[in-house]
Amino acid sequence: MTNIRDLAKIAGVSVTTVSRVLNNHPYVSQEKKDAVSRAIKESNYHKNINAVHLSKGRTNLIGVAVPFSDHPYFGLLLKGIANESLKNNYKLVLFQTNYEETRELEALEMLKQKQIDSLIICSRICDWKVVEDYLTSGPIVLCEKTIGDQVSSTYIDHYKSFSDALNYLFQKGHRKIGYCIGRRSGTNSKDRHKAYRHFLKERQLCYRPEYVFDQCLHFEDGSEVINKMKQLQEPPTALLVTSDQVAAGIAACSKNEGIAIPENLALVGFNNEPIAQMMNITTVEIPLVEMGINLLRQAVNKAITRKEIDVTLIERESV
Amino acid sequence: MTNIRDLAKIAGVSVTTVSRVLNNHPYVSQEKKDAVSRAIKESNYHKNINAVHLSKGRTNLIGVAVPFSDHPYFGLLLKGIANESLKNNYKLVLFQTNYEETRELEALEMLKQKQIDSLIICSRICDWKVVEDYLTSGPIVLCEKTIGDQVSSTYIDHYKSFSDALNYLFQKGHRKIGYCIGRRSGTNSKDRHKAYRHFLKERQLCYRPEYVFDQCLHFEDGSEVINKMKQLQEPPTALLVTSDQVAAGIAACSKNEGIAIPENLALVGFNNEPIAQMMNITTVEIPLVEMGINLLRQAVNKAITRKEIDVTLIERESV
DNA sequence: CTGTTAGCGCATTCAC
DNA sequence: GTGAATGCGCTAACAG
Repeated sequence: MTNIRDLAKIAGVSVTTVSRVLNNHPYVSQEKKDAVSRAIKESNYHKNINAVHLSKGRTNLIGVAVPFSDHPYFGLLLKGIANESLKNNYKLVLFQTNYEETRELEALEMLKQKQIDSLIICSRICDWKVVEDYLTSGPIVLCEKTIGDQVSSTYIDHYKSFSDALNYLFQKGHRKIGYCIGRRSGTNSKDRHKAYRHFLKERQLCYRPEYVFDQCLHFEDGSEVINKMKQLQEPPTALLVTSDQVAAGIAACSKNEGIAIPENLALVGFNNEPIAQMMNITTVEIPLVEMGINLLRQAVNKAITRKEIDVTLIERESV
Repeated sequence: MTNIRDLAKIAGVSVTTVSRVLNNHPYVSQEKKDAVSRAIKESNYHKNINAVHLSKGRTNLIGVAVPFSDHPYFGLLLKGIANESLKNNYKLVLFQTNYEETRELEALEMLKQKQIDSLIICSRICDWKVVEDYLTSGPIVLCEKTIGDQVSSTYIDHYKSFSDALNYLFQKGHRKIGYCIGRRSGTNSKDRHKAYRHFLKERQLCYRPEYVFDQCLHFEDGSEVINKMKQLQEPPTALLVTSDQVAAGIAACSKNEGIAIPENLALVGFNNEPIAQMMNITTVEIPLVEMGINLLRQAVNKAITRKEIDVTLIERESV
């Protein structure tokens, strides 16, 4: 491995000059520049980027923690993050957490050890107290409504959007409304549940735990929802489904079971994933790619900011 | 930032001893060990991993290049890779290429610059000639049948599995068989096409270009296939679909169009993605998670190996 | 068992 | 415009 010192020798200049040429600094005479360039070609030289990192104290690497990499929600988020990272000359380190706290901690540790410059947590698992310990290690960016000014965040007002969707179904005449969600913990899920309880109270409807279905993440989870619904004396007439993926699964399964949509069961999905358009599912659009872009920008900037993203109800034919 | 030298001072030992304690080397007296441990706690010390990387000449980072991160095929592959990387104490750098050559080159450059120890290319874009230039930079692992002994690979015999599936449909009485694929370029796609042409020839069936549908990657691409088929005078009676995702899309769309499956259209999917089970789609199972595990292992080991993975036809109700 | 020392490869002040 | 010198934080011979 030839290094910068060898280059200097070959080109007959100093190490500093080589470094200047390498980094496109001004104030280097054309001839020396050429000499260095020639030396680089001759010797098939390549920077050892780790030395750069050590010297600079940063890596141009940003960590992204997602529970799953095979879900459209995170896929779309990643897409935005990945595209924007390209523009900013950052690379991504992927942490697939599977919702295991250990893995999220590993990501935080890498931040502390300076292997990544900042960390984007797309769906936080560990306690806020834990995250706090890492605040000084580098920027942490979250995808949830945060309090205080210690971390940047890009988020949806899930309380409001859930309330709006519930009221929309109410106006359409539904009184037995349930919802499907990925996991019950998590800031966003809790906000949604609060909205749900509050909606029921306001509308003087009673809360039925069996109307809440969790573990709804993928297409195939839809069949489980249908199974559970079949066992209910009074099944809901409408469902809010926090991922179109699952809504599509429910729709597909309903057909087999002779449940007509929307006549027997109304569905409002979330995210406006591609599948929703194809299957004509009414959905609350969340601009995930845009969110991803903003998350990456926040991870790069030192300023701590919070940005709320608006959602839009897209009416199709499942309600 | 306190460093290893500060620790040495605080603990009253040498830098080396600190390093030994840090890395769990033997032959350090308990008392010194304790002294160092105490110093570490006191000073809230954390390794700067970049210094380690520079010193060791490697990063324990493995690059993974995938075209999309939101497709079950790559999602499952990633899952295997990610889980096995954990066991081997490697982290992953994700390169989402979107099938753009530039992005794959970036990954190769990182290999050359030693920011990643090795690179797994899940679906190669750039020419083999290009890859060859990077062979000396570090292990490169591919997901395709490779020739020679310059890179490791884990692959499916796509020629054979495609032939088998075609003959299966033939035996079921089908004579007008088409297929759907993601992209036409790529070693695997070409092998499949060869198998297709060879099958037709062997069975004395004529080749109809309009029976080959490309750009079939996601669920929603299924509707486009149906659209195109509707415009055909003699549409195929059976389709080989290289992703269950797309097969499911075709099945869903068929229902709306009054096309009965398998009566009017038989479908054989690939991968045995979760959606295939739910929608009862006959499919050629590819053990993607297992493949991912093997890919990671190959990326870690210095030995160059090639491993062929067997597939299994799972008969369900779409044929 | 322990410490001294020489790198690892590059960026960056500072002086010329 | 240019270069010498120093430091980034850690590892790993080597000597004792």
